[in-house]
Amino acid sequence: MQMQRVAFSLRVPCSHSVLSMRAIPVSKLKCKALQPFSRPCSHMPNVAESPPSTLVQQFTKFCYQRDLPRAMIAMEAMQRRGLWADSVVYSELVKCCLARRAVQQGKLVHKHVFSNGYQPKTFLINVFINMYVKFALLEEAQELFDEMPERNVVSWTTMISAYSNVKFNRKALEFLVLMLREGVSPNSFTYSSVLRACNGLSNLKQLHCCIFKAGLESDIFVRSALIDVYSKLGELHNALGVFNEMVSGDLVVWNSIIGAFAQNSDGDEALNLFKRMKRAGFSAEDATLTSVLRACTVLALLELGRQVHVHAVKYGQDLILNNALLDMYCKCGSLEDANSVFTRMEKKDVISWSTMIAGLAQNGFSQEALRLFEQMKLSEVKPNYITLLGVLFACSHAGLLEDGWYYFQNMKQLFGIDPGREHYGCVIDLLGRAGKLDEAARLIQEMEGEPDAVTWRTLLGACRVHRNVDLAAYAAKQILKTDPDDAGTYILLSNIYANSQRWEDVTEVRKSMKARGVIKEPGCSWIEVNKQIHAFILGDDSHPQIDEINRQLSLLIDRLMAVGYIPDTNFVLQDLEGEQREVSLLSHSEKLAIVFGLMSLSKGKTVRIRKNLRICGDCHVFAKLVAKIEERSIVIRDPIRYHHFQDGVCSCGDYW
DNA sequence: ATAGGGTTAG
Repeated sequence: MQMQRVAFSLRVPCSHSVLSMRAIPVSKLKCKALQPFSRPCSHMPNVAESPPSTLVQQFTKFCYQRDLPRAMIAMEAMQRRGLWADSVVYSELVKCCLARRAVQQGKLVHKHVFSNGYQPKTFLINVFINMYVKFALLEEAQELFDEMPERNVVSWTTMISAYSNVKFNRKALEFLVLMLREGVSPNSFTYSSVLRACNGLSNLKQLHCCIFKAGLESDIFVRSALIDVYSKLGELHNALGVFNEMVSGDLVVWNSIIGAFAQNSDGDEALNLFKRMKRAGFSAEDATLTSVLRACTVLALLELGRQVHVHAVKYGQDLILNNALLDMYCKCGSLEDANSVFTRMEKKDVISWSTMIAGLAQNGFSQEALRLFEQMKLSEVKPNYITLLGVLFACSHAGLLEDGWYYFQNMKQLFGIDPGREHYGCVIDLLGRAGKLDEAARLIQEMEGEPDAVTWRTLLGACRVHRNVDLAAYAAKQILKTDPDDAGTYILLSNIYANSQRWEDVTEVRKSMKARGVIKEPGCSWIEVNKQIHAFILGDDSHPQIDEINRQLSLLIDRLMAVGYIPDTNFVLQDLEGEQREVSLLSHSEKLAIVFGLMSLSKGKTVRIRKNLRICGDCHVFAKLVAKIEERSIVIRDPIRYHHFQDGVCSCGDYW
C-alpha cells in the first residue's frame, strides 16, 4: 500500500483492486449534496486552493470546533483532490453530525471516506455503523457490518445493542451466538446490551453463568442490567441477590432495584430500599423519584406522593416523572391534583393522555374522560392500544353502549389498532353492565384466541349483578380451568348462589374450595393518617385504638339503622370462616378503616382507603350512607375499581 | 467507537 504522508495524519486511497472489491458500494448510498455546503459562501474560507496539508489541517480544525458547515466544505475540497484525514478526525465529524441529527451530512461523510475504493480501519467503520444505528437506519448499519472485512467486539456490540433497543430480541441473541462462533469475546458492554434482549429465564441463567465465567459480574452496568432483567421476569429474589452482592454502591444500581420492586407492585419493599439508599448517602434523582412515586401509587399513599411531588418540582418538565406523578394522583383518587399536573405539562405524550383518560374513567368521570379523548384527537399525539382501553372503559363505566360499541367496531379503521383481548374485556363489561349477558358470552366465543381468566372474570362480575346463576357457574368453571386456586372466583360464585338462596350449591362450592386447599386472603384495608399507614385486617384486633373504633362503629351503625340501613347478610359469605352474620359483617376491614378515618382526620378531609379485595355490597351501602350523614367524601380503591362516595351516591353507579 | 435506571390497562 502506498502512503503519501502529507503533514500529519493525511492519507490517500489505496488503489488495490482486492481491497476495492471489499469496499462499500457507495453508489448504493442515497445522499444528495446539500445546497448550503455545495457552494462556498462569502464568509466561508476559500479552501479549494489551499495546499494539501493546509486543507487537511483546516478540515481537522473545523471538525474539532464542531463547525459542521465549514468542515463539509473542506471535506468536499479534499475529496476533489483525493485527500483523506485521520480516522479520529472523521469520528469527531460524525459526532457533530449526530449531535445535529444531520443525516444527509453523515451520509456524505461516509461516502467521502469510502470513495475511490479506500478501505477504512475497523475503528472508523464502527463509527459509521454507530451513526446509522443512532439515525435509526438499521439496514444501512447492517449492510456496513456485513461487508466489513474484520469485526471486533465493538462492531458486534453496536449491532447487538441496536437490535435489543428496538426489541428485536431474537436477532440480538442470535448475534451473540454468531459473535462467539467467530471467536470474538463479549465484554461488559456486550453483556449489558444483550441482557436486555433476554426474554426467558433459561436464557438469562445461561448468560449469568457466562458473565460469571468472564468475571464481569461486578461491572455496574452488567449488574444493573441483570437486576432489571430478573425483575422483568418477576424474579425479585434473584434480582435482590445480584443487588446484595454489590460492595461499592452505585446510584443507578439502587434505582434499578427500587424500580424492580415498584414495578412488581411491592411498594413496601421499594420504599424500604429507598430509605436504605438515602441512609447509604445517595440522594434521589429523577429516575429514583419516578419509582418512589410508583410505590406511592401502588400503596395509595397520597400524602407521601405529595411530598415526592415537592422534590420532583426541581426536575421541571421531565416527562416520565410527570407521567408517574399524574398516575399517582389518579390512582390515589385525587383527580384535582392530577388535572393540575396534566394542564401544567408542556410536553404530553401518549402515556400522559392515556393515563389521564383512564384515570378519569376509573374514578367515575367518564364524560370528562371522553371529552379529553376528543381533545387528544385534535393534538399531535396518536392514541394507542392502551388509550383505547381507557376510552372503552369510560364508555362501559358510563353505560354508553352505543359509543363503546362504535369505538370497538371502528378502532382498526379510525386509529389503526386491532382490538385485543383487553378491548374485548371492556366491551364484555359494557354489554354485561347493560344486562346483555348473552351477547357478552357470544362475544367471548367470537374472540380470536383462547379467552383468558380475566375475560371470564369480567363476565362473572356481570352475572353477579344481573343474577344470572347458570352463566355465572359456567364462567367460574372456565376461570378455575386455568386458575384452579383463585379464591376470588369461589367466593364470588358462592355469593351468587347465596343471592339466589341456592344453599346446596353454596355448600358444594365451599367443599370443593376446602378440598383443593384454597386459602382465602383475609380482607385488609389501609388508611394513611399523619404519614402513618394503618392497616385493618379481618379478625385482627391489634390496632391500639381498636376498642374505641368498635365503640364508634356500633354508635354509627345505630344512627345508620335509624335512617333505614339494614345490613345485607347475603354478603356475610364473603368471609367463609365467620359464621355469625351481622357480627362478621361489622368486622369488615373497610368499615373499621372508615370509622378510624372519621375519628382521626380533620373535618372536611376526604377519607381515602385502599383494599386488597373487592368491596362487598353491604360495605358499599354502608359507605354511601356514612358519606351522607357525616357529610364526608370517602374514596375506596379496590383491586379493580374506584369508589367515590359523596352525598349518598357512589361514582361507580353501583356496578362493580 | 460500543453499555445502565423511570411512566399508561387488565
